Amino acid sequence: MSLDLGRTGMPPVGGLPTPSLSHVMRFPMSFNPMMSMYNPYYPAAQFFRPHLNPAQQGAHAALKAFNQSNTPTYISSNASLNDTGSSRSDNSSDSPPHSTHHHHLDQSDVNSRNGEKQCRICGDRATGLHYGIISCEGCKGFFKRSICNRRVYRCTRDKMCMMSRKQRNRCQFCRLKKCLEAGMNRKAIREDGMPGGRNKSIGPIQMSAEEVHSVLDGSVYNENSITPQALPNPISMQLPTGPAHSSPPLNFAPPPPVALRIPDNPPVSVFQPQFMNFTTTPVPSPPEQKPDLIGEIIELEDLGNTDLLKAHKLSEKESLNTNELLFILAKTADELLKKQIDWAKALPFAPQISLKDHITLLMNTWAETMILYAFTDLKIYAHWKFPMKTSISSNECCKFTGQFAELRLSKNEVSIVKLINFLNHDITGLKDVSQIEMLNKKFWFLCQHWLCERNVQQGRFRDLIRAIPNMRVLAAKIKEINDAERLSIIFTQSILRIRNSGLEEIPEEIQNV
Amino acid sequence: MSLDLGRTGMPPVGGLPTPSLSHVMRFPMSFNPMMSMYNPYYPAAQFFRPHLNPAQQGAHAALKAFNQSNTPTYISSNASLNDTGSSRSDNSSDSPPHSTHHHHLDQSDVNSRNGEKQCRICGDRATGLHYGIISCEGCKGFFKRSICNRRVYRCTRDKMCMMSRKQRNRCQFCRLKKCLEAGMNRKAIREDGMPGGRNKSIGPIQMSAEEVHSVLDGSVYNENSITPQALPNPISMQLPTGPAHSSPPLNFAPPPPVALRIPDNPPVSVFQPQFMNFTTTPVPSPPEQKPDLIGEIIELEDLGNTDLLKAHKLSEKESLNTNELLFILAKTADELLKKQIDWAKALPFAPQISLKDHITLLMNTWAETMILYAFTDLKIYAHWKFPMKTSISSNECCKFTGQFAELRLSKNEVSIVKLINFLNHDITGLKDVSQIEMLNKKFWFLCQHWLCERNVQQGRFRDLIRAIPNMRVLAAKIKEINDAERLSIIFTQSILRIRNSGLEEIPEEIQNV
DNA sequence: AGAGGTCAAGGCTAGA
DNA sequence: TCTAGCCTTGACCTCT
Repeated sequence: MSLDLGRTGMPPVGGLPTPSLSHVMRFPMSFNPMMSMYNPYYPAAQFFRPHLNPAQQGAHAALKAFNQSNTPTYISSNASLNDTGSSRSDNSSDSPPHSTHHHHLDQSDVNSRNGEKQCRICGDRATGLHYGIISCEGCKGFFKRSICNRRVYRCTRDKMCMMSRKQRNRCQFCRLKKCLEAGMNRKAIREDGMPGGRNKSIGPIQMSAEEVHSVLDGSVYNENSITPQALPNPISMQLPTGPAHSSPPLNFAPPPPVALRIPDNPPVSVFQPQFMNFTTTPVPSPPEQKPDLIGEIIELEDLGNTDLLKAHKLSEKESLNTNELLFILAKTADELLKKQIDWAKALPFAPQISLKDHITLLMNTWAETMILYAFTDLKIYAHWKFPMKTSISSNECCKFTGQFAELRLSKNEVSIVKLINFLNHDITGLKDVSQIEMLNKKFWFLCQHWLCERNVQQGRFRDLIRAIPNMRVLAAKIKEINDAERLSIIFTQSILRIRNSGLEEIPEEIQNV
Repeated sequence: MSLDLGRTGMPPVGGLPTPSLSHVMRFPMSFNPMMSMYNPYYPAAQFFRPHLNPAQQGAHAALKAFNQSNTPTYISSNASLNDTGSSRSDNSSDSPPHSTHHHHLDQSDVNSRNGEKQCRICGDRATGLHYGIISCEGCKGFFKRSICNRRVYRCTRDKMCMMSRKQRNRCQFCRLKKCLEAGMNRKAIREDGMPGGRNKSIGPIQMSAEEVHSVLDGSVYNENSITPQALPNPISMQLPTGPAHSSPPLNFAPPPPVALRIPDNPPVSVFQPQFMNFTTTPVPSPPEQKPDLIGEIIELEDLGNTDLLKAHKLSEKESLNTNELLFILAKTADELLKKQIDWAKALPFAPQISLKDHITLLMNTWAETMILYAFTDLKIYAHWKFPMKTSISSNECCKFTGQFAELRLSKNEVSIVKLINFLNHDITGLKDVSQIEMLNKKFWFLCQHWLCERNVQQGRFRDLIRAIPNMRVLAAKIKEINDAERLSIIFTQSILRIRNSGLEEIPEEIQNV
């Protein structure tokens, strides 16, 4: 179906993939089957394995279990009549290990119901540790090929494809994604290509979403790569000549002579007509901006202390009573706001804006920022339900959890969205609208360019921008409701996020806030 | 071209004008072309490594010769321009190594005068061992297609047609015959269709004349198949020719709905139009399906963890208070839903459906699925009554408990009902109704056929289908009532089911929830 | 034990 | 339609 082929992994161009959920509303959110649709639940669940301890104890423990329960019988190739040598029993043919619910790494993960070891990526029979994690021969080879050949794949669906033995070959993008998320370590691939020996102290690695993304989109190969060689212009078409590039390190295949970017959809000028008439003004001019403004702004993100709740040592307590909780929420809100103000003040163009406009912008955009923070790390908590008592319809919320979960914003991208949202010249009350508008356009372009330079997937910027209107709608609603509720909404999200990064026990009351 | 085929009397006799459903299984492969052409590290020249795998020496002496005689020069890559595989020299383009078929292996077969490896069937450049013998890509693919699709060809001449690169396509019958005589091994075709890996101890096979014949006339497919004799298709229309064939081995394409056995006399061309006429019958499309789609879908049932309540350790408690119970119910509901969502996402045709429609289907059918789950295992609980307080009349409920109890759906049948119900094109809000309708028809047919193959009682499929409308009515009612009640209805059923499958003690309060 | 390598499986998709 | 060349894959292999 050509339709399918044309579809990219990103949200359908026509708008959000969110259908009207009005009829869902009748159900308690906890039963909303929609939720998990946006939620990679399982695929993402691997993110949240308890942290493998620094000393890779997790890996060793898993390995230990692997060895202990290993059955030496390897393949009973007694092909019967029409057996073709398929070595695995049928019953294990297509059942991913983590298919239903996320759970934590423990022995049961390692051993499937029939006593075999399961690949952490696809659930197939594992053959040991490969690149740091227990995996099968298929995923091992796939990872090796993908990294060595610097492949850049594309998901034609929602980047949440299921992985199982039968399905793993349906989406290379998601397979590689899951490899990376599961902790496969690129460093275990040897530059010299020498087999054998032992990879000392190379265990699994937990990559940030951003890092994962940089591998998936190939940008990791451009920067500080082991091989300093530059890739050919990724968009340039196939070089008719063969290996024109400099020699890669041994065993690293030279990048394919054809564009990394898949000719999936025509090289659309994505930003042209349909989208906010933005580039009707042809891109101004090659941005000869000496300083990396965007990079500078992104760095601002590190200004404050990010581990807000952690800072309050919430993690040290087994449970909190309501008062403690509210206190922490209030403190956290304060700090988030303070951080936001600091950020705005530190923006490189801040001196150009009048104080009044600066404040106006800040006052009118902080809610979006909070939402952004709250929802961004929701990767696995898209299933989280808004409390039913809020005046915000769960429909709207779904839209956001879904959209943001799907976007999987990297840290850099959060900064970009935040920045573009901040420069909102539509805000009433601005003294110098044209100035803000100018800044907006400028940074719109700069951000776009910045992403391009980093080899980010085509259309990514557009997707980021598209998230903003909805974010503003939700922010407007949030501004309308009373404080307690706002607290409840925003900080339940935050808490879940924090919880994800370490907390095991959250009092149940929070979940029902 | 088709004219040629007609003239030479070669239309696949047993074959149908089968619409290729390959797109169902198609997955986005990488788009990196020519890896081997440009990449010195990944040359297709793997054939030409001095290294020989000892494990295969015994089985494949021919391979040894193949390798030994190899000239290291591979692909004078001048072949790039507009030549597709013309690296073969022209002078060998139409000179079979042996003017007539029927001869046995010897070294001279392996090497042509110009030092290339020759296909044992047609003399074309061989690309290695395929299905046990040295052969070219063309004969490899031809053999694969012929066996997988259970082709039955006819020779319009004397069954002694010459095979050469140029002539090989003139007579499919003789080509397949030569493949078999040369020793191509059907067992090297994998049942599960998984690529990669190695076939252990599957080498060439020397078939007797009778065996060769049984493949050529399709009769092999009738014997020694895993499933017993198949019944004629009960619902699909009266096949003009009699008995359908027996079921194929696992994962092989279901045989075409028309008889394989061809009367030897009639002129071949006659068949084509007849097929066309035939397909005007309700049966939507001939099930020329490489993989066993239905089997695959049924396997999806194992995706998640079924022991839901057990997982929550309900069994460890002697009794539960109401809160605990509600908690468990909620958890269970979540997991059931998750399972259902996973199921829907994992459906083999999922990639074809737009996300929006996929969600729409899911939203509109989950209730039925829950009912299905809840009632299915009610075999022994047909006497169970709905709580009287529900707004659903116990009358209606009885109808269902009764109907389902009577049906005594097997696990496989539950999958089928679920699938057919899922593909409900009557749902309003579908973007591409016709697509869903097409899928519905297709799977309606496939399911029907699948049951037939498995010797299921005549009319069984009809009975399954008949249960769906009532199920939908009940689902609609369930959607109307309030949450608590829905919980009560659905999960009391589920609990009873779980209980049935292991739990001994369920607090009585549950039964009266 | 776990790197890398092998090479026939199957898949994809032009072109006829 | 079918063909066949190119590509990816993965069970088994060797090497350290």
